[in-house]
Parts: sequence; structure tokens; C-alpha cells
Amino acid sequence: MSIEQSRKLTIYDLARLAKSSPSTVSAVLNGTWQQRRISRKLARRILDLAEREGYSTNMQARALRRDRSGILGMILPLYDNRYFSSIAQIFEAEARRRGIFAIVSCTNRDPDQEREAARMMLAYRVEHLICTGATNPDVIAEMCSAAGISSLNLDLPGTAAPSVISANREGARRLTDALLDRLEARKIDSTRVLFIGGRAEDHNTRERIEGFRHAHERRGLITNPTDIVPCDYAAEKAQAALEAYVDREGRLPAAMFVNSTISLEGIVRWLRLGGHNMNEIIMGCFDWDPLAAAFHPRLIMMRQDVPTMIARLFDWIDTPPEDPTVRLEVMPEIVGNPMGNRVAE
Amino acid sequence: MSIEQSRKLTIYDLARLAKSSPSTVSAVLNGTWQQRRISRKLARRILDLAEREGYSTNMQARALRRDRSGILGMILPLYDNRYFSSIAQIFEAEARRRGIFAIVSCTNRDPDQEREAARMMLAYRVEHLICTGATNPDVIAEMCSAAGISSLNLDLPGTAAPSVISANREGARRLTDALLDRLEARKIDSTRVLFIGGRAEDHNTRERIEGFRHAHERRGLITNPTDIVPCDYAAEKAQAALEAYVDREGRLPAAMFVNSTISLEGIVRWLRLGGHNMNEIIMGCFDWDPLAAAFHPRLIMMRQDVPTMIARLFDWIDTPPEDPTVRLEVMPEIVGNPMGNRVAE
DNA sequence: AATAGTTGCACAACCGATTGCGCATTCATA
DNA sequence: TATGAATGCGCAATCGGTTGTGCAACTATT
Repeated sequence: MSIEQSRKLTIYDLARLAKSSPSTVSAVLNGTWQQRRISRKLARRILDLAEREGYSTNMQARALRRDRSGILGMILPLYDNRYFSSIAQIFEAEARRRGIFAIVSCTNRDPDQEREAARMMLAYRVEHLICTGATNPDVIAEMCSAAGISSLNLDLPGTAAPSVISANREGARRLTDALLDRLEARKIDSTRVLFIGGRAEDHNTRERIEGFRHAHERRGLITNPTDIVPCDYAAEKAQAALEAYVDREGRLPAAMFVNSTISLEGIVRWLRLGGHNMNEIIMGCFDWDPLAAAFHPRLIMMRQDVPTMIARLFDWIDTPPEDPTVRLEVMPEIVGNPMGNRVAE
Repeated sequence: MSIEQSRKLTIYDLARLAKSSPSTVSAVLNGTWQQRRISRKLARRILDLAEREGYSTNMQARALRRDRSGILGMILPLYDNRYFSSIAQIFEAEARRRGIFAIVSCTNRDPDQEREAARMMLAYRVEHLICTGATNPDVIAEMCSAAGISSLNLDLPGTAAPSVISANREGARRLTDALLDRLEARKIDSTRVLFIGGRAEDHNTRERIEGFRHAHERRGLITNPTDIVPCDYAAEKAQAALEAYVDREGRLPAAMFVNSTISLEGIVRWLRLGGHNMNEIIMGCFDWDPLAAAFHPRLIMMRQDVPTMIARLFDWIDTPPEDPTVRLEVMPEIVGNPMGNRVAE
């Protein structure tokens, strides 16, 4: 590595230093030198020189000429829960493994920011754009298709691009089953099982509600409409919604299906503040957080299978699906201690 | 917005459509048209056309010519705790506010990945590189300076670039003070206060240990070396370290200073698994997580002041500090319920 | 009417890579 | 020794913007 350069080294500089030509240097550095019948000797010399001088190829120039940026883009609502942060981490790791550059932008569940971020990514000519949990994936998909760039949906499905999502309905059914099993085991009446959190207008929440209903139906139980409270995700909303529910019913629900860790935060806070014993109430959460699991080992959590979801995404990046609007569901799994053996109170 | 184009529209296309020239179109689109004395009328026409046709500037071409990418880079150890995820979110939000594109790459506290990510960022010619929590910030700073790109350190300080960090020592002193106050209030003997988590070789942990010691000293208390256990951050490490500590001492510590939420996870898990009552033991955590706060309202948490830290960073991006190795400390604050009034058990 | 200044725009040379093509050597074959 | 093929490399155009410079046409001044 040489001392600081005033200007960055280019292939023209290297060509001069190596007494060769820019095209040869280029071929050597991007690995096409064999096809161009550059001698091994010259290639070595140029590579050594580049190494010694600390050359790094200008990706803007390469991208411009190749008309491929070498960048993969992803937009994401937030980083601050385990689900989305692991999506970002695994996505980046896989991209890095392939020598592609991944850029992730978080858009705060805000349609304007989503559009703005997508516009930026398209301006930088990302090769694919992954829309994760977009409020309206189809808007982004259309921007991409207008720009001639392929897009993929993750977490929330769209109708204009291939989507990988969790098997929300079946997952919710299983989680609900686990709750009902515990109620049975403890011989507690299975009415007043509360579904709380999420947005009624988003696909995942609707599917999870269906699964919740279905689990009840299969046992001949009915679900009361007032037991389904998609009060949005925010902790404060969940907290207020639980308070309202308890006021109306006059007592705690027998069990709760909490639709995300962020909602869980509000639920737990309300229970704590109200002096309720966390262990009196059977809880499941459609999401996973190891810190929550540590604090409440009897909490049933659904862990979405992020590695598989990302793997499917990359499959599609490698070979685009025949059906451009295909929707693939990946099963999440229950983690922890589903039967709720007592640990410590 | 027009129908899908086979190839992206360029300023040459627009020039043809507007019966003008590429240089004029360029000037209009990048806002320099006034200086170039383009008539308002022509500018309007070109802008309308660009809008109608869905033109978007090819940032690679722009970056190549301008020799400025318009990108700000950040490397980050992880996304999956509240501290780092808020760093990423606030950094991106501020960049977006300024119309700059922020790209964040997470490197898993792995020096190789850090170097690799930095190399990528430099190849894409980021205008500044922010190194957050890098295992060795100086390595990255030197890569940057060799490439003629300015770098800044966040969270962990370096000696080769300006650094913004938390006031770890003073923050730790205050957190320790809060722990000792509670012990006093409960009339519990103040020996066997355990410092656990973090890496002895990293600056922040060393500083926090100093603060921990200092708080004791000021009360005339001594700190036993065996009460300081920088067993690394990982939950499993903390869990094992606590187990070893308790084995040796024959009982639980009277209070614990837990050096991060990730370590806290291990601590809490161990306590739960061992059937210990979480409330018997006074705990502080040098980090903040609202879910943990919900589960354990009496846990004392230090919240690092990320918005201020990021703001200082951008100050330096705007006007580089005179002293290129300046180190700025931002005070974190205790959140929650420092005096530990009982809420719910 | 001649001159100077202003207005409005286009030309063309870049930025740093990539890549089709062509030319000079060397080597093998007849 | 002539011919064709293989080897090894450089030329120059190109990607899509940016920007210094130049040149008409028009306006104001004397």
C-alpha cells in the first residue's frame, strides 16, 4: 500500500507504470485477461503493481460502462426489532458472500419515504430492489418496472412482483393452537382469548386473524369479534387497546395472541403497571425476541424463518420465476417452551 | 410517467425530444440553469418533459463526472439491538433530510468484514465513511486516508480520525451510583456488586470499568477484582460468567452492572433458569431497550444519546474539525425508574 | 451606424472503466 | 519457404452525465 495519493489511481496510471495499455490493465483487473489472451507474466506484473499501489476500481465508471451497478437494494420499515434486523443482516451477509454490494434503506412504514428511497435506489441503478414490509408494494413494483428494474417483495405480498412471505395463516393457527392447548391443560375456559396488535388493512394481520379463527373453529369454539383487536403495531396503541378491552370485559383475557414484539412491549408494560402477574396469563407472540424469551420463558413465540426467506429471494434473483406474481410462503416455527412448563416466576 | 422503457431515458433523449442540447438539459435538471442563462421558458419545457417521461438521473454517470458519489457510508457491528439500530435509523433519516444517500453495512464485529465493507464503500467512492463500533477504527481510518476519503469514528474512538463517543466513564459512574443508592436505600451491604459483560480490550468497557470503580471509591468502597468480569458481550458468555461467579461466591451478587442488552439477555436467562427472583437483585444495564424496561420496570438503564451523537457527526461532515483526532463525548442518560419504586413484581 | 454588453444556448472535452476489433509476432504445417 | 493459425496486446469508441468556452442574436449606448 502506497502513501496517500492526491488523486485516486486509475487504470491509466497503472498502464503507464506497467508500460502497458489501459485496456490490458482493465482486463487483468476484472479477470477477463485469459479470454483476451494476456500473458500470465504481464497479468502478474499488473496485479502486483495494483496491489502495491493500492488501486481500487472506480465502481461508478464500471457501472456506467457495464450498465450494471453491482448493487442490490432493499427497503425496510425499521431496523429495531429482531425480525427486520435479521432480515437486513442476513441479506447483507448473503450479498457479501456473492461479492455484491447490498444497500438497505429504512423507511419508517411511511409511503412517501418508501417512494423516495425507491427513487434513490433506482437512480443508483440497483440491479434488483427488494421491498420489505412496504405499505404498498405494488406502487414500488410499478416504479421499478417503469425503470426496467426487477423487484421482489418480502414479508408483505404484492400483486405486481414475486413475493416471499411467512405462512401467516398457518403459523397463526399453530400459535393459537398452542395457546388453546395450554388453556386446556390448565383447565381454563377458552373464551376471551384476545388477538391484539397489527393493522386490519395489512395482509399479514388479516391472514393471522384467519388462522386465529380457524384454530378456534377446529375445536368447535367461536371467536367473538370483540376479541380481535388490530389496533396497529405501536406499543402505546396496544397498551391502550388492552386497557380498553379489560375495562369493557371487567377482567383480563384468558390468553393473548400478540401480533408483534412491538405490540408486546405495550402489553407487558400495561400488565406490569397494573400489577398483574405476567404468569397468570397465557401469551403468544407472532414474532421472536430472545430478550423477551429470557424475561418471560413461558411466552410462546413464533420465529419467522428469515434465512429461508432470504434464500428464496436469492433463488429468484438468480433465476426469475416463470410466474412474475408468484407468492411463496415460508413456515415460521414455534420457539421456546410451547407447553409452558414452569421455569421461574 | 410513461410506459415502460426498454432502455432508460438519458439527457440525450430528452435533448432530442425538447429540440435542445444535452448540456442544456443537464443544466436544467441539475439546477444550474440560472447560472448558465437558460431561459425560464426552456427550463420549464425540459422539466415538464423529464417529469412526463419519468426521467431519472444516472447517478453513476454523475458521480463519475463530478468525482463525488453523493453517498455517505457507515459500517456498523450489528443491527439487532436498540442502540445500533437507532444509530442506523437516525443516520439514514438525517442523510435523507439532506438529500444525500446513506448506505449502512453491518460487519458482525469482524475485522475482516469491516475491512471488506470499507473497501467496498471506498470503491463506490463514498464521500465520508463513518466507522461505528469498529474493532480497530484506525485500520479503517488509514484505508480511508490512503484513498483520500474522510472518516469519522462513532461509538468506539480511534486515534486517526475524529471520534464521537458516549461519556462512558461518567455514565458508568452515574449508573453505578444509582445501583449503590438503591443498595443503601434497601440497607443492603454494598460489597459484591458485579460488573459483567463487554471486552477488556475495548475502550468503552475499560472506561466503564473505571467509572464503576470511581463510583465505589467516592463512597470509600473498594472494588474487588473478581467483581469485574468483562466476559465479552455475547449472551451465552455472560450467562456462563454469572454462573461461574455465583459458584465461586456461593451466592448471588447484591447488584449487577450489565454492560449491554445482549449480555443482559444471558443474565436474565440464567436467573430465570435458576429460579431466582428477578426483583431480589438490583440491576443496571449500560444500554437501553424498551422491551426490557417493560418486562423489568425496576431495571436501571443508561440510554446513549444517539440523536446528539449523530448530530455532532454531521457537524463534522459540514465543517471538519481543526483537530483531526478530536474526541467528543456525549453524555448518556438514565431512563426509567432510578430509585426503583416497586411497580409490579 | 458602429460598438459594447447581454442573453441564450450548443460544442466538445472530459470522468474511468469496458470491449469489439485489428494488427503485429510467433508458431505450426505443408 | 510460404501459408494459416494462434498468441499477445493496443486502439478507440462508448456508457451518461458535467462544465469551460465560444458564438450567434439581440439590446443598449454613443
